[in-house]
Amino acid sequence: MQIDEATEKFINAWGTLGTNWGINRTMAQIHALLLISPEPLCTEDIMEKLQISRGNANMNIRALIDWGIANKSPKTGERKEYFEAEKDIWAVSVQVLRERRKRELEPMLKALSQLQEVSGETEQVKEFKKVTSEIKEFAGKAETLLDTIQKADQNWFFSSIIKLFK
Amino acid sequence: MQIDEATEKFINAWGTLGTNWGINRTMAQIHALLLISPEPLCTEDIMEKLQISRGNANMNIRALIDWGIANKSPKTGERKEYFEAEKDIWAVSVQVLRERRKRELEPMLKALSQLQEVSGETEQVKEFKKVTSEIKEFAGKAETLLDTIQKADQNWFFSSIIKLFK
DNA sequence: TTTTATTTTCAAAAAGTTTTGAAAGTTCAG
DNA sequence: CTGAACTTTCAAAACTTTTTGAAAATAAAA
Repeated sequence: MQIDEATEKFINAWGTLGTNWGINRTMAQIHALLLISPEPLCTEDIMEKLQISRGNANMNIRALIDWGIANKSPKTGERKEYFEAEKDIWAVSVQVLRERRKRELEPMLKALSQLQEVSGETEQVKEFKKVTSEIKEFAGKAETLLDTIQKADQNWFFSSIIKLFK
Repeated sequence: MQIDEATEKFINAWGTLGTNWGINRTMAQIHALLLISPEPLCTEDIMEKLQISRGNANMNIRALIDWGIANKSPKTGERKEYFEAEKDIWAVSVQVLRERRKRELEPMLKALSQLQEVSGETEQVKEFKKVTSEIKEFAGKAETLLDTIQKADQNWFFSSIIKLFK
């Protein structure tokens, strides 16, 4: 297989995966392009290779930086901005988990806390309290897991898991 | 707080969380409604409580069953179908992970395998091979982790994690 | 068999999301 | 300063996904 064909397929696969992880298609495609590029790229490069508009490129590059999975990579003597991706997949995953925790788990826990003092003693109220408190407890454990993952490094984490598995 | 208000808030929070997990809004809302209901509900009940159309209700109830997080719960002597949700949040999470693995991780691994034999010795090709093989390796470890989770039960899993954490 | 209750389907409408591109904004060399 | 190079913004257009509701299909009762 030729590199151009492989590149295209990889960018598409990564784009599809991204949409399932709260990262939009273009954003994930830009990330894919940067991942496999040996050198940082500028906005023009990205626009050209992915055939997208300047606005779209700019917006999604900034979203990647915002998520902490790409950086500016200034070239001395060049005025244009160049970008590179975080290439360590473990680091990317941890960063995505961290963002999602912030955007999803935390608001959910906050909402649940506000629901603790429902008044009443009906079946309905009992079931409500039971379910919501179980979810809260579970979410707390999930937070602990995420903490562990964030503090761990890849090898330590997976080798521990594999030991558990035996 | 009154139960009706709390119910509404909970359904909305669960709906929002769902959209971030590949589960659409209505689907997650129906799940939320079933979660806190002491009794199984029928399509009419769901339509009425969530103010949605019959088609929408039917479609998403079936999607929940398809994902394995709700079931039919026949009432003897009743012709209508009643539904209940899986209420154990750990079981729900494992089931959602299992579905997502099937829908995301597996296609990605398949795509990556096809990209292994790129021809060429340029920097670009070297970088491509390096990145894709790292991703493949990582995805393999993630599969092992998912296997562990699927085979574990909640207490065993979290208590192991907490031990690791110390 | 016919009637009635219930579920399923699906084309069209509504809602939501992403993309474009031109104009406005910023920065910096001359 | 001024003007060129570059970046950002945002309203409108394109695209995607979800929802509706009426009609068709199915299943049970009479």
